[in-house]
Amino acid sequence: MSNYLDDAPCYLISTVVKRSGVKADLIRAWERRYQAVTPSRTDGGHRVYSDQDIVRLKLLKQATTEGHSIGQIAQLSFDELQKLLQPDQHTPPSRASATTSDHRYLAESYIEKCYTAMMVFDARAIESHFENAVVELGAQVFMESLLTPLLTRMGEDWKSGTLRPSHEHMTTSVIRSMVYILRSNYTPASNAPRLIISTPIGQQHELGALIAALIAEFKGWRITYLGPDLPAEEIAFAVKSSNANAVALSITISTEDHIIPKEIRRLKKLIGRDVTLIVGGSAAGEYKAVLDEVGALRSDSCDDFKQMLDDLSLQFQAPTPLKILSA
Amino acid sequence: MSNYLDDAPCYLISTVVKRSGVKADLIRAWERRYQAVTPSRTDGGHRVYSDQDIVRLKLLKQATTEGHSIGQIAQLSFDELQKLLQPDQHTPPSRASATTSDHRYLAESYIEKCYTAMMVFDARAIESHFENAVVELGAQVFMESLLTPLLTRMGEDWKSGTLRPSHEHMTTSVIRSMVYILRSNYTPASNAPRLIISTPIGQQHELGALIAALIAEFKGWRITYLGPDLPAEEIAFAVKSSNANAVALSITISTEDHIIPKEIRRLKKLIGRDVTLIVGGSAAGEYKAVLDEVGALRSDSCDDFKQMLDDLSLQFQAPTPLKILSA
DNA sequence: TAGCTCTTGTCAATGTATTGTCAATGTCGT
DNA sequence: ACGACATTGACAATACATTGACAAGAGCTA
Repeated sequence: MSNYLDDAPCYLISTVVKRSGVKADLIRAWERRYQAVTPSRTDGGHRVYSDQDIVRLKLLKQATTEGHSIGQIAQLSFDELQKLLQPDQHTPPSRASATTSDHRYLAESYIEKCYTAMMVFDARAIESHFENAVVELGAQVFMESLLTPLLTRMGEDWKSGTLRPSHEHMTTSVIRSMVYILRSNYTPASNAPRLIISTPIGQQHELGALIAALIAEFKGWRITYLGPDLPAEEIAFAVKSSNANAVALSITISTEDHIIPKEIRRLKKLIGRDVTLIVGGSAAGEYKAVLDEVGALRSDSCDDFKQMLDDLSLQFQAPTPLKILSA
Repeated sequence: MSNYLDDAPCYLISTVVKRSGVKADLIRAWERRYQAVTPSRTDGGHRVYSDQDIVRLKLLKQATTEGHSIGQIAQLSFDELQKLLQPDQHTPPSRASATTSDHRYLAESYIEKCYTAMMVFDARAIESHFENAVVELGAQVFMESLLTPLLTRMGEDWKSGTLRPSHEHMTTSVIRSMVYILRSNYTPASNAPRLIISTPIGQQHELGALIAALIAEFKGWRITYLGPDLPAEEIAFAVKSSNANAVALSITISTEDHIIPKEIRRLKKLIGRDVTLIVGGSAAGEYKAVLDEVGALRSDSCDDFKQMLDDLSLQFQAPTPLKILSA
């Protein structure tokens, strides 16, 4: 039918265990009892799995944890399995307010679902899961207990090679879309401080910047999100044009060259001392020297960033005394 | 209403309980006493239900809670049950449609507003203009009379240097968000063909790809939007993992080097001949030679692309004999 | 209205089926 | 040779089926 001259199936069972999350004994049991997957063999008899097999196992695992019987679904086709996991027609029982531990549990189950959907590139499903989660958890908890852990996990899997660039690309584009939904409930005051968000040139991972944008939205700032990978001039130009009060940059990968420090120096010079520069992200620590040199703020965590925003809010909004939460 | 072409009974009673809301003992009692449902059995004797059975049980449950006696309605057909529950219901769709010239005029005024907002980096304003326009013009007209011209104009100004990268970045991120809004009304069929959308490596402008995604959504395809700038392996991996039927690439800038032709050849080889490759965008014409060589389709315009999608739809949906509209 | 029957939802007791896990033993690959 | 893998068989914990029973109502009759 199809000529698989390409990446021939080449994963040993230990790899499959790591990627699919199904234990080795169980994988073999599923094969023995229901022919759930039919890996080829080496000359010596070791099982050899393909990418599709891994995806299939991930789907099966998700389906079983949702209560389906493995014996009944083991032989379903890829499409049928995916349909089984579609988060569409669903009658969620009326729910009283959940506790924190409930939240955590719910968030974890959502993370699993999202991960499974991500592996089969089902953007729709990810969106649906996100939507449901936002409704069920609330935007704040959604971000803290679902989105942040999810991205952390993605970062780890990225480093370990489990995750491919295409996964990250797709998930990024889904989350970008969601930013709109999440923040549409928050209408910042017309005198709220303005923040420009981007990543320096060479930094193409924008998930951290997106999170920052969401946090700042929740804090009531007026955000202009520029997307990733911009030179200092462009960022500075946007600052001037929009009369922004601050710039937030996300740096997640440390490069050996001196581009980043150079960009930061240039940017700071261009925007002037009246505009605050904040730098965050998992690799921001590497550039501590430059940041101190130019007087930029460095945020180590989400909470850190929130605190900074609050402090800056006071500073920039000083003319208008704060009357927040007086509704 | 119900396109249950797939009648693979695969639900054990616990699943049915969760989905229908009827307790297990009661389901069995209804079967024993009135043959309300007649599930098939596994070799071991466990009941196995289909989607129809679940729907039927839901209907029965609702009917009984409304006072009907189970003994009287248990044997009714699906249609009779539905009639029982919905005495009458009608939605008068009254819509005063504007003329085409109205549309064009409106769209132009919106384009002006958006351009102004873009120049001062007011993302919020662009969004609200877009939102208003979508409501006023409808999603289809919005895309054709507003979005496409706007992007065309942006492309021209980009070349002439009036527009800066930061403008394009911000507008891109706003439009990406809008994709979500626009398509949230469209729910593709579960057996719709799948399309992967991206741009080849080196092509960082994704507006064309976004438009393509929107068009394909409206045509009822299931879209996985990967974002821009991906190597052939990654795109191919997404194709394999998602079982996609086709790939659409947008190429807007012609580069002198031979990267693009090389990538296209590699991609085609990796995805195989069963997966269709479509290439569009303002610079697609430059690569006619390669596209013909590998048997890829080339689309010159939006209408062209639409036509292609329609043709391919027929081809890919062929295996499932079309019984649409046979309610 | 008391008494009777029929309907219907629920439950308990007992046995079978399914399924995740593990141990013992042998083989493969580097 | 050692770690990773395969095979087989077994076991315990759930989940399911069957049967029979029971109680709360509803409807009917005297």
